[in-house]
Amino acid sequence: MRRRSQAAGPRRRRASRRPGDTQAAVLTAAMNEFAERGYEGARVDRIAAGAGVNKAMLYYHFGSKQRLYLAVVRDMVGTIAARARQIADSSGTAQERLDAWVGAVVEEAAARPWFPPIMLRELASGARHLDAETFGLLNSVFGAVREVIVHGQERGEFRKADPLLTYLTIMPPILLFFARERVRAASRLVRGIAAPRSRQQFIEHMQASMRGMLRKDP
Amino acid sequence: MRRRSQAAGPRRRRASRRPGDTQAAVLTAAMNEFAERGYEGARVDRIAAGAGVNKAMLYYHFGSKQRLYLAVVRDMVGTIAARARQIADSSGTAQERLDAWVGAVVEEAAARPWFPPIMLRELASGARHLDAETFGLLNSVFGAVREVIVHGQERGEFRKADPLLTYLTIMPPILLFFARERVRAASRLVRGIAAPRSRQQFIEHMQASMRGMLRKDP
DNA sequence: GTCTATACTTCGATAGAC
DNA sequence: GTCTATCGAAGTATAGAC
Repeated sequence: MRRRSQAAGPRRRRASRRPGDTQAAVLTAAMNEFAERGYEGARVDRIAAGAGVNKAMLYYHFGSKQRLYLAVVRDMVGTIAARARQIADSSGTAQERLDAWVGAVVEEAAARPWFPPIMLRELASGARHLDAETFGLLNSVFGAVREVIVHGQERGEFRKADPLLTYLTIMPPILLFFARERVRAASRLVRGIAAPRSRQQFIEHMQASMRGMLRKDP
Repeated sequence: MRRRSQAAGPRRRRASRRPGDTQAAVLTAAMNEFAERGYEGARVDRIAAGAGVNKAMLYYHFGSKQRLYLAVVRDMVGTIAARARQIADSSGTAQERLDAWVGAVVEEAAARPWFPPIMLRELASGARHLDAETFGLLNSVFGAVREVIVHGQERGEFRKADPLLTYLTIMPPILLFFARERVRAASRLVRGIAAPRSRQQFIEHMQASMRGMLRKDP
């Protein structure tokens, strides 16, 4: 008979949290839950339990599951968008900035393991759970990368590849690479061929691949 | 008061279906629903309504939502795996076979619009809903592509790039490219930069990118 | 701000007549 | 094989005491 509606285990008596701590704890728990199960599969009960707070408290702070989800996604996308903007505006060759961009995304994805799964699901669902603002933020990421690619083409660094298709060739592998670690962990069946690759190995592979993809002179 | 538990609209009196028709109709409706909403977001009621069959009938034929989902995924992955095997065993240079492989996946993804979203979600969730058999089928796809890449490297056609990372650089863009059409349709906000790209344009981009990625002599 | 208890809804699944 | 009616579990959200 498992009918405990809140957190499992003996309730530890917390010294009362400082304001802001609660919201941060809920956000962290929500990121994990949404990454693990997706929006529809995520359970508010589990998020509350994971954050060590009461479910009513969660609603007091965030209003609804939907708004909590948006808070999570906006935090992720906002960070990525800011770094994209910063890199697009920096100096250096287009190639250097593209390399920096890949490094930055990999870094953020490694620091926030929930980012790749959530983004993949959101793209697979046609951005169903996003509002216009968050969607715009997402597009601004492409806008920044596009600037770098076009600039490189104008300066003769890159061949004339379609910027959107190029973006669609760079971003998805990064998302899938990090999502894949979970797939590997989910199965004991795969051996050898799916041995782990290091983050550094991956970055170097992506940078080398981009160089090849965009090099002029066939 | 919306409390019709089954199909919406006036029930058309069907001439009794021939055996097999019902299962096919349910499978098609299930593919759409799972692609649109994901496993957790999919509703058995909607699948039954979409197939024009009774929910009890659906359970009679498939037993559970889980088994219905597996039937859908196995059908997709089985097709892809068979074509991958066939291409790996065919004659031609490694480059030609890689090109053929990309063409085949694009073709299957275009013919089965539900394939990319479902695969993306499954990867994002760590293959949570798959059984061992289906998971093995999925891995055999990589196995076939890997053979082609390694063969190309041994014959000196390709540079010595990691086959797994190379696979992870080719497959994800294809999945995302087709999932992206739904994202674009979901928003009226994006103009210009996200104008549609044709399937043929995409195939050529991918093939050119692969050539660049795997070319020797920097 | 915090917590318990519960209202209200939806969903997967099945019983049982035909 | 087919259908109607419904069950029981699980889910989001809230009321109301403190």
